[in-house]
Formats: sequence, C-alpha cells, structure tokens
Amino acid sequence: MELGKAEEIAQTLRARIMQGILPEGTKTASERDLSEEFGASRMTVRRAIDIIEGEGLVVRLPGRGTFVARLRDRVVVDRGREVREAVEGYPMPSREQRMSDSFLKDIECLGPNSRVQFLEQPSLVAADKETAQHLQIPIGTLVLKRYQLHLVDGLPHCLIESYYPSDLFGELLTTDIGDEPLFVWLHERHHLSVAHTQEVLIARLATQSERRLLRISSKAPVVVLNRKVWTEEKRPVEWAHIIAVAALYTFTYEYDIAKRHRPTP
Amino acid sequence: MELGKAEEIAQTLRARIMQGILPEGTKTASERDLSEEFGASRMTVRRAIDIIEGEGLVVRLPGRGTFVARLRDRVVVDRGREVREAVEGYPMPSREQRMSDSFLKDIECLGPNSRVQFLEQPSLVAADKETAQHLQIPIGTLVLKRYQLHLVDGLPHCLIESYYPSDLFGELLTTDIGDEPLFVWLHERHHLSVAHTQEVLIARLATQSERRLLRISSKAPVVVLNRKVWTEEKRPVEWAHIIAVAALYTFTYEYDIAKRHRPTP
DNA sequence: GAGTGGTCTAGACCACTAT
DNA sequence: TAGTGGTCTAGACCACTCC
Repeated sequence: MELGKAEEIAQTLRARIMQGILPEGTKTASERDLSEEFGASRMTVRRAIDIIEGEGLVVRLPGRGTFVARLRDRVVVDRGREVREAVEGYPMPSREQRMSDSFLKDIECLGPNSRVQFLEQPSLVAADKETAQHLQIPIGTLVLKRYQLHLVDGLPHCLIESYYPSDLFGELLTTDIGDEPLFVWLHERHHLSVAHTQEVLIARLATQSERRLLRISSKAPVVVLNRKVWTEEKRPVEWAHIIAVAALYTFTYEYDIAKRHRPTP
Repeated sequence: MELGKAEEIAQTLRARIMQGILPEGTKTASERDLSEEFGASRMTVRRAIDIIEGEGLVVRLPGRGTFVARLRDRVVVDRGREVREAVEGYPMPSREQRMSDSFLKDIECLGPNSRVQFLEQPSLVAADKETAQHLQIPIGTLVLKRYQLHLVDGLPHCLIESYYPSDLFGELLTTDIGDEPLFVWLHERHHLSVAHTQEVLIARLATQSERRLLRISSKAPVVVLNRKVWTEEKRPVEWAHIIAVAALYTFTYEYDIAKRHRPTP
C-alpha cells in the first residue's frame, strides 16, 4: 500500500516507542532533528507527530519538547459495573490502569498524583436555556457553577463545567467539602441518593480555548461527555459538560440487553 | 483572546454554516479561492477546514470539493434504553436524528438510504490471540469473520470487523439472511438470546487505511468501539471492532447507579 | 483539460522554556 | 541565549473528478 511520507515517519516513531527504543517519559528528538534524519521538511515531521499524538503515544509541551506518553496514564472510565456485579460469571475487564471503579469515585475522583484546579471560583449563575432545561428549572434560576481542570502528574486530563441546583448545593459556596465526593456529601447532607444517569458522548477536535487549557495540539481529538444525573426521586441534580483529552481516556460501558429479540416493526 | 489565523477563518466559516449562508449539502468555495479571500496561504485555509471538518461541519471529497455536512445525518447510538424504560418518569432524549433505537437494530441496523458493503467475503479464519480470548475459545479455532463498510447516502460512516463462533454462525457462509439482524437470526435458529454486552470506546485520529476506506482527511477523529456480546448462558457470541467517523456519531448511554453511596475505602 | 483536495518543501517569525 | 514547539507563507506536484 502507498503510504505518505508523514505516515511513514509516524510508523517509524510508533515502532521506536512500541519496541521500547524510546521509553516512557523520554524526550524525543526535536522536530528539526527528525526532519534532518528523515530527509523531510519540518511540516511533514509535524504531521507525523500529529498522527502519533492523536493516538496518545506522545505529548507535546511547547517550549520544552515532545515526550513519550506514559501509557499507564490512560484513565479507564468504567461504567455499568453495577450491572456486571449483579450478573456473575462475566469476566472482569483488566483492572490495571484503572483510576475509577465506581460511579461515585468516578471521572471526578482524585487518583494518585492527580489534582483539581478550579478555573473559576464556584459561583451562582443564572441558568441559561440549556442548563435550565436539563435541570428542569425556569430559565434564569440561580444554579451553582463549577469549572474545573483535572490534572494527573501535572498533565491536564479533562475540563469539567458543571451545574447544580442551588437550593441543594448553594452552601458549597461557603463550605469546603475537601475530597469528599459531591454525591456522598449530597446523601449525608440532604439524604438524597443519586440513582440514574445519562451520558452523551461525542468525539471531535479540540477548540482553541480547550487546547490552551488542556495543553494539546490543534489536531488532538477530545471526547465531549455531557452528563446528567438524577436522584431516586427523579430530580436532576447535575448537568455537566466534560471535555476529556481523547488520548488519555478509555470509556467502558457494560449493560444488560433487554429481553426483546425483535426490532420494533 | 488571541486567535490564530486558521482559527479565525474556521470561525468565519463556522458562522456562515450556522447562519445558513452556506446551507447543508452546499459546496463551499475551494481552498484556493478561500486563501485568496482571507489573504492567507492555502495551508492555513486547510488547517481552518481541518478544524471544522473535525467538528463535523463539512465533508471533504477529494477531486470534487468540500461540502457542508448534513447535520441530521449524525447517527445517534442509544444504549441502555432498556434501563430507562424500566424507570418511568425520566425524560426521553430527543428522538429526532435517531437511526437506531434498540440494541438489535443497533449500530448495525440499516436506516433509510444506508447500505452495507462487504470489504471481504465472510469467511472462516483462525482466531488470533485477542479474538480467541474474547470469544473464550482456543487460539486457532475457526471463527466466522465479517468485514463491512457501512454507508449512509453513499457516505462511509463506519467500518465493522466482527468475529463469531463458527459452530453457531458458520452456516452464514452459505446462507444469506438479508436484512435480518444477526441476533434475531441467532434466536430463531439456535434459540440463544443475547443478554449482555460490554463496549470499550476510544477516540483517536484515523489511520491511513481507515482514512482511505472512510474517505476522511488525516485530521478527522474516529471512535473505536470494541464490542463484546454474551448470551443469557454467558457465552460470548460476538467480538467486534467498530471504527466510526467521530463527526457522524453521537453515543448515548443511560443507566442506573448502584445503591452504594460511598467509595470503597 | 480545468478544477479539486492531498501532500510536500524550505524557508520564516513567534512565544515559551531552560540554563 | 539557545532550543523548542506553534504558526504561517508561497510556492510545487500528484491523483482524482467532472465536463
């Protein structure tokens, strides 16, 4: 098969990383050096690195260099385990690399070496049309807004913009719950249990502002995950917009299939 | 905020599409014309189009031109509806744009104007290590392999490479079940019901071969969905590797949260 | 044959990081 | 100050589609 020059270079670099010639965390040769080595222009080398960056093999840090990604850092978001646990006999997916293994710890959990940076101070804002609709409240109602950047080992992993009904969560403006998961706090404080969630996933290229915050290049894809959480009483208590660096995440969904064996006519 | 020139051009094009100045299906100005209009080099215009292509706003057809994507063509893969149906009172996600609304119709279903192209004739192949592990059979066991390209309105949407135990599905080598869903056939023929599934999603840039088959550019992301399906008897009956053009898909997952309100210590 | 997107070149300047 | 990645330029040739 005919390969472009950039694709050829990408394959060579890929092989070097896979074979351990370039170990995890290593700084690769600079783009200028690589263009000399491969007899290609720098733009072509950049396209090659774009490709393997999109695959999550390397991370680019402006001003510093390009580094081989630590594969173990890919976060496994594991959903529907409750279902699996209820149905014995199905093999469990590999546990290594797992950062979160319960909904409550979740994508928002703090793993080792990870931390959360608030991009804005949590505040009360008027719900726009979309937020109001999802939280089932009138437009303009005050809601608690949080805007966070999650980092692992200092590397940005995801952006979370989330909205909560202020009557339940408003006191978080003045109260610090530390590392306690939000929904654990909700149960202890208001005796409300989260019971149901809907997640809508889309993958696309990052926008300029997302790229700046997540420190990724212009060709790196992100996964946009819009999450809605309801309590047992069917009250929406969270509407979150999560932007995750695609190369750093794996999403696992596991669920039972309805006993309905024919498509509806 | 400081925007690059490419990002600026992307925003302008985005606005033209959103405001209907460039309606769905319209052919946009050529890259050369746009570079003249914006006073930018063609490479910069290409990067701008890369961006909005990654967002799914336009589709590039080599030799023909760049066309405004028909947004309604984004396929909504809707999972976990069984759960929602069992829990009354939760609002249903919007139905418009929905192509598949049941697992059995699923990502493999044929919507209007869609068709499946077999890239290889279905055949019996020896299971490699990965396939054998997932189907819980010895390495080298013969399995039925299917390799398909799914198109909607002539536009490639996804690639599906799937493996099935040959004792159950082997006769499909010589039997054509037409449009009947595979698992409906399985139930009618062998009285086996699919009961459980696991899906692992990753988003990344497409490889060269994927790009060729799916006719997308080198910066367009894809969603890789590895799916495993079990019967009620906990027997794996499918191991599938699905490559979907990210810009053409939305994945919706909806499920109940276990009644466990504390993270494990 | 004219027009299109796909790829590549050989430079250039910038902002940032490290020393 | 030297090195890095980020961006941009003004060309070039190719394969493909359409007329």
